[in-house]
Amino acid sequence: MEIAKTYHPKSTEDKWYSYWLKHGFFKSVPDDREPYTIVIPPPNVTGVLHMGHMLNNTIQDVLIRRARMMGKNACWVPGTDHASIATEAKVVNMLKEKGIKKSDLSREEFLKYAWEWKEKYGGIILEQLKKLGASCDWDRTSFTMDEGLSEAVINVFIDLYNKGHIYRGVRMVNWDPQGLTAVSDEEVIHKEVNSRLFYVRYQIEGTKNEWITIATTRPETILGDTAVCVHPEDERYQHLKGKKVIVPIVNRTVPVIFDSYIDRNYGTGALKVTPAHDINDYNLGLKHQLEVIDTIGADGKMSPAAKFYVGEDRFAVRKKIAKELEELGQVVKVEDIKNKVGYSERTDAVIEPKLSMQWFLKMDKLSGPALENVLNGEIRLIPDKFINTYKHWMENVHDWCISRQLWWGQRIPAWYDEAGNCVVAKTKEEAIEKIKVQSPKFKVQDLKQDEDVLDTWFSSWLWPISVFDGFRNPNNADITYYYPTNDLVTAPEILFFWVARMIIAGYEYRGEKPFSNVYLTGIVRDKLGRKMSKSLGNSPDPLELIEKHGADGVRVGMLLASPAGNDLPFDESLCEQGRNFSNKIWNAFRLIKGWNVDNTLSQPEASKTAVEWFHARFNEQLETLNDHYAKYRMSEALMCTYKLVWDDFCAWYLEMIKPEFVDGVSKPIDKTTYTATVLFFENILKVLHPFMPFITEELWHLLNVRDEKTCIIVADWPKKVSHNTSRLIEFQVISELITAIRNIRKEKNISPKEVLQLTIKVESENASKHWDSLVKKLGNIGSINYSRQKLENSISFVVKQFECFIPFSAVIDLKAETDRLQKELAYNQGFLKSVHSKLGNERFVANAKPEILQIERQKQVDAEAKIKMIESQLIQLANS
RNA sequence: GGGAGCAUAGCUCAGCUGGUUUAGAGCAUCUGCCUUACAAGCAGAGGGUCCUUGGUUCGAAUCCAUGUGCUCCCA
Repeated sequence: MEIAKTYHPKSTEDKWYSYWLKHGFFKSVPDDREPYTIVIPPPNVTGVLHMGHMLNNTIQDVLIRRARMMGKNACWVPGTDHASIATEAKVVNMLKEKGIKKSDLSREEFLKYAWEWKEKYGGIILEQLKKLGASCDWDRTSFTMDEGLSEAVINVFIDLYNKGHIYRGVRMVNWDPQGLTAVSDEEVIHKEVNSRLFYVRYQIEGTKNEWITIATTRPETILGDTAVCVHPEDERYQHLKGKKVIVPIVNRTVPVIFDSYIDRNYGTGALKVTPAHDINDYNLGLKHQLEVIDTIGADGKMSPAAKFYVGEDRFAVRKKIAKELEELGQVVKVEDIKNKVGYSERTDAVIEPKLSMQWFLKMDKLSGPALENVLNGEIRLIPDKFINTYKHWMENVHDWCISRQLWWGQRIPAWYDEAGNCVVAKTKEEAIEKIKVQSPKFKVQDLKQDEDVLDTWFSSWLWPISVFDGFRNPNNADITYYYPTNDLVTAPEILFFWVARMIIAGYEYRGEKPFSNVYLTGIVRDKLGRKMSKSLGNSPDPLELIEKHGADGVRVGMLLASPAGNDLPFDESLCEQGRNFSNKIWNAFRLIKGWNVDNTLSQPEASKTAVEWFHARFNEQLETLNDHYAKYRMSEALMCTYKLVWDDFCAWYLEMIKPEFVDGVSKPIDKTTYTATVLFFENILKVLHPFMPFITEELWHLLNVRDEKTCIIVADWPKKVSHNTSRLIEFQVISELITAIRNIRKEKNISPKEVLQLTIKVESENASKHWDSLVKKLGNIGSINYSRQKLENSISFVVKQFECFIPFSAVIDLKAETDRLQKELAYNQGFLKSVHSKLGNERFVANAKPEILQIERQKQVDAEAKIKMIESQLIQLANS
């Protein structure tokens, strides 16, 4: 069979993915094995795969595949969330293109369109994950608006309401005038922008020409001013105690209030107070019992309460009012400044602080166990540097605004009568029963349900429980088996509004954590350090990357530079490196597969040594690799595997055992070595599998004929077996020796094909010859002599404590050789000096631990010996 | 304004409770090779004021303080 010279991922990826699906390898049902569970952070149903998903899901797949190979019952639950704001926006746009206005539709009609949209496009991102190789149990795919999950949301709302954790209240919320909804603090992005700071003077009431100057970036809010505030200790304004001022344009008389909240150095130290349109002003208003005038409507236009410019947009009005104030002579000066303005994460509209009636969840009591169990290590954050941030947030937690002025989502189960009485109940019927008790005179047929839906996070915080139907059916087999889940892989950005809340829900509803470890990935950035985003257009299309470099190559590329919690400066060359690695593995396979096995051949000495060494090396590295996994050091686990495969297996081991070529034909290989090598290669494939599932499955089957269920995806993870560790230490010397020989060939321009003779100076002539055959093979050495004498007329070099000689066979460059030795001498002398200075220090000798002292003494002896050797070589060179 | 984190080779990062060398890896760079698995490769090489300045210590990339620069979170 002809094997292609390079690896072509395309021909294998789809084949194996459908094979795995067909044989149900991703499926999990409870049994008596230990479970290993991950719930996917549900991507937005509107989403398409971006680099962040790629990183995140690659890590989850690596973890789940390794757990599966470790013999655990691995279950990765996939799904999507309904993303109320984003989805509703998509549907509204789609309708707009069809010429339909949302306002012309009933709620039911709109939802019908929304569900149609979801059915059509909602699965795209999950299909894309399959291309990446994600081994999710697709039969368990969940959606936050599935019947069971929705019911859980409603039941939890009612339960928390009954427990007194949910209340309705007027609050200053972050209003998105474009999305026409309140958004949470976490969904507001503060950006630095260029603004103009207007200094506007207000006349003091009852004076002809006395003024106070305030500074504002939002002159349009002047219409809603109900006070001017100054610092109680500000010398400039002491005379204004008890006075009133006149707000320009509206000519309203408002009090001057005094509060130490004021920053005396900002602007003029006098602040206009607009309680309806600024959170700080609102709080001042509460404290000083100020009137609240809501001058900006839900759509961002001036409301009738503003009296002026009614119906005009807030930004247009800003310009007009600035002009009008100018004309009135009220503007003292205008400064260009930079300030931070909040934008909606979803619509990018400027957030308008707005008073409105919303539903809130009290967080103070509920969050207790969630804080405690992260601090005491019951739930681990990886890396743990995020504990500080988590702690800070949980200790200063705000109540959670859970209502959204949308239709797409779970409708709030609250019902109102005409008088505005409110009851919370699952159905209208239950609500009627309740309200009869509350206000007996009421006509029940007029009961209206709350128009708003719940925040999407109010669904996804229940995810680790609701995907296993743990609310409706709290003792079912799935939830008892899979919960608590093991690892959660997510981005630090949603540590609070998702992770923390899941922990809260976990303790509230299961009395137990939802997961044991939270692995926080970095943010994928471009070369310039900018976050990859659709709006910047700086994100490569993940599917194109897969097309170009193969899914395995992209997975390797993503993981190469992503230690936990660190940002990942993504560069396509990383995927190229991954692709090259695939090719390397492919070619190692080609080499092995190309050999003819001769059963009559006995195993050469060199191969025997090689097999023993690689066996030891593999087991040593396996232990390191397992340790990296245990510490969630994914990049390092990959790099460890990468070097084991490329350096140890391909560059060293295969070269050691490779049969000779004679007359253009490879000689056959002996059976013992071949069998050992195939086993090694299988183990190599196994440790590679979590990172590179496709190529490993392909080679697994090309290497041997297997029955249809014997796949690498379910193969056993290699177990560590005992090995000869002293061979590993010896090999360090041997590899250095071989490198030194190659170096000499290179420096002296000696062809690799020319056979050299090697002499090693030893104390005793019966030194171990264990490695001789290997050194001969890899160094192309004819014979190795062990001698107590130096070899005259030779090139000499030092490897560890051994002095080695190769007879002159060609003209050598005396000067270059002298320079090289001088350099080495200088290094060793410098080194010896540093050792001497330690040992010469009485206090070091007195204070250092004995083993440290021993090491330093050994260093001294070694360095002195080495210096002596080099010096004598230099003398010899000078004389020749 | 408050809090947190980071700073080590051109880039991305290791370097754990101070002492295993005068600090490592991958990529990139440079030199030489198309040597029958692989040029998506092989064999080598160069490259560091461990951000600054102090301090603790016999000994500091590592601990402490200060300054500088960057990032994130909260307001």
